[in-house]
Amino acid sequence: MDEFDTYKPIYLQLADRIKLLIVSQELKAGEKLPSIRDMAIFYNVNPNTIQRTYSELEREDILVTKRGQGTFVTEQKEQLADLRGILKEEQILMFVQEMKEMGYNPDEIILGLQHYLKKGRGYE
Amino acid sequence: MDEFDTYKPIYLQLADRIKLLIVSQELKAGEKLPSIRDMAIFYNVNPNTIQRTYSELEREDILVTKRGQGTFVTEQKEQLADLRGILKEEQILMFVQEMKEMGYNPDEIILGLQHYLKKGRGYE
Amino acid sequence: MDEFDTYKPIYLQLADRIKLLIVSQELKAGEKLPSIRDMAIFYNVNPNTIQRTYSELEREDILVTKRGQGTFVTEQKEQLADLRGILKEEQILMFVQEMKEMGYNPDEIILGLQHYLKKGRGYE
Amino acid sequence: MDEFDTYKPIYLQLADRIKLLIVSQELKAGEKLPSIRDMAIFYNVNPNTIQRTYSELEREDILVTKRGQGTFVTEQKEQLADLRGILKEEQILMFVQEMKEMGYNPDEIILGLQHYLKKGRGYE
DNA sequence: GTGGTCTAGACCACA
DNA sequence: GTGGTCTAGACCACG
Repeated sequence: MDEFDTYKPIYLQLADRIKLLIVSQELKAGEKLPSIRDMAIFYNVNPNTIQRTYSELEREDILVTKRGQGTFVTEQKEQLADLRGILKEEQILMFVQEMKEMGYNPDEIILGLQHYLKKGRGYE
Repeated sequence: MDEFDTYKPIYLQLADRIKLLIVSQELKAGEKLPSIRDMAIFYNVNPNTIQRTYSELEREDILVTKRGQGTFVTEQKEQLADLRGILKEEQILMFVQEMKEMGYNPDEIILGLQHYLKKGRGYE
Repeated sequence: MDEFDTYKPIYLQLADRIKLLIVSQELKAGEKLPSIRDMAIFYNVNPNTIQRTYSELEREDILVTKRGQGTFVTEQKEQLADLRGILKEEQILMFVQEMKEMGYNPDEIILGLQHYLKKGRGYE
Repeated sequence: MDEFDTYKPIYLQLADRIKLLIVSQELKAGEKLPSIRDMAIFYNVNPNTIQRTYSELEREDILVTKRGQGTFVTEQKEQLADLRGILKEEQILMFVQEMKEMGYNPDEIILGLQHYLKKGRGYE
């Protein structure tokens, strides 16, 4: 693992990846995450960067840390249940806003999207 | 003019606005843009920021600078004709990619979007 | 036993509990405490943590360790007699100091506290 | 400036000080704070530590940062108006909780506090 | 000049 | 072993 975009801080990109792992059930409620140091080695990144990622996710009530034991996915399943929905809402919100700024109206947006998806692109 | 979002550099937000002016034909091919200085005053922004905006748009072949005369919208109409379409494609591409990563399939994406737009949010 | 706050080290929370047991006479002067091992099992905690708790209370002359025999509440009753009063004084001192730094005067402090306690919060 | 307690991270102690400056009106709404580097020199601390302080306060909507311009006290006066009250509530909450754990009832708490304040201690 | 991010490496408290 | 904090120093984007 070595590749990150430049448009967004690494620690937030990692946070996004972890959110996706949780949403896709590859990380389940209560499960332990790799230690900061292991994570840092795996992603070839400084431990402080992982630390920031974990802190951010803890601030969002997605992870919890237990002193001296490690970092875990929260056990509060409502938090996680919402996560998928929240991420989706955020994406849609951003998308609609940009399209709106470009002067597209709702019907045009949906049509454009349908046209795109029907071509099968993006879902090979 | 004084309000900018914080999530995106001001110079790019200004670039977006200029693109929109072009797409909506308020700025036509070959037309002269205000000087950096005037722009800076109008948007209440540092001239360096406008400078960056113009550079960015030049890099995208949307503007051209003629030394001693000012900055103009390109005369190469093909560049402009496609602009709206290109911007739209980019947005859709990014959106679909993100949704796909979160495990949504095409139908779910369209449904989610319709649900969102029907509620009227984002288009008050 | 499994629940601890996260804002304060577990070993100090345990020390507080033991102090309370002494103040409330559930542990009397000279009485023997459970072994570190038993305590650790009872509280479902690492033995090192109990070790620290006992050390801390020894440092405060509340417990004494007799080699080979175990850990006991001190027999010096003056130490214990004052305990409740000392703890209270410490709390009040800290509280008043913080409120003072925030610019509250004595009357405001008492009023604020009364207002809070009358609402019944904190004493459900 | 060189002295910090050890019981609490420096960056949070600095955050507390800044909150007090705001509550006591020594820092007013919209006012610019010293740059991270200047602050770091003044408190004889690493710039990263100040950075954390500012980030934390921004997360609490007390400070805002303007790209390339600096860090400012928020102009949203409601946020600041609440601040004094919030800090007070927090202090009272902590205090009452500790006293409660020690077995004091509301009347005893108020009496103890009054006794303490009447002696004039803490308000020389 | 401003804040934001990142690395390298250290030390500490906690379990 | 774990996470949390801090320093030192670097580079970058932004205005």
